[in-house]
Amino acid sequence: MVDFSEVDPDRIEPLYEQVADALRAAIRAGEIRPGYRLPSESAIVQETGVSRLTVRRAVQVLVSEGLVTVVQGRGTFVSR
Amino acid sequence: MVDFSEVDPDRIEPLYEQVADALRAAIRAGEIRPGYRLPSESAIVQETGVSRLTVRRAVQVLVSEGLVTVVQGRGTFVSR
DNA sequence: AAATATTTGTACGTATGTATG
DNA sequence: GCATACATACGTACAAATATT
Repeated sequence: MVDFSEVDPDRIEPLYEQVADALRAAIRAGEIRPGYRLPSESAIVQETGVSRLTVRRAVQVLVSEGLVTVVQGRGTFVSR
Repeated sequence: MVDFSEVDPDRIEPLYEQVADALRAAIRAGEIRPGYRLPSESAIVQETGVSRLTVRRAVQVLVSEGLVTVVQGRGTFVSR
């Protein structure tokens, strides 16, 4: 679903921004539609190799943009 | 300046909120005026006994409220 | 000008708690 | 009860920007 292939610690952009970019791109491309769940934090950790802290910071960016909503115990969802 | 005496891990409120509350109270009381610096992160760590991560989360809360502005290498300042 | 200190920024790991399925 | 998923919180290390000596 989400293409994390460009996430690379050797790039100058902070990792949390790179992860946020990948998630944002997937949402904008309609790969994850409004109301649907993003991959879980631990899934993103596994797919990207970054830490959970970094994933959470990336998600926070999307929350502040109003793109997603986080629900404890359930997941992170694309805003309608 | 800032009264952190009520910051206590045994209270139910998350520590980062407790720290944010103390900073917000000091600002609202005029103990730190607009344009002036808050205590540094490490100073708050020493005064409260919480981790720097927790201090930074507290500051983020105030940033999101528009109460303070953070400048790398300089400090955190009360918004004018 | 240069080195050092201070302060915030990024990022890792680990542990435990809370809410939901 | 158990598994999954997010929440809080500790520690550590190094980088980047700024201020000081």
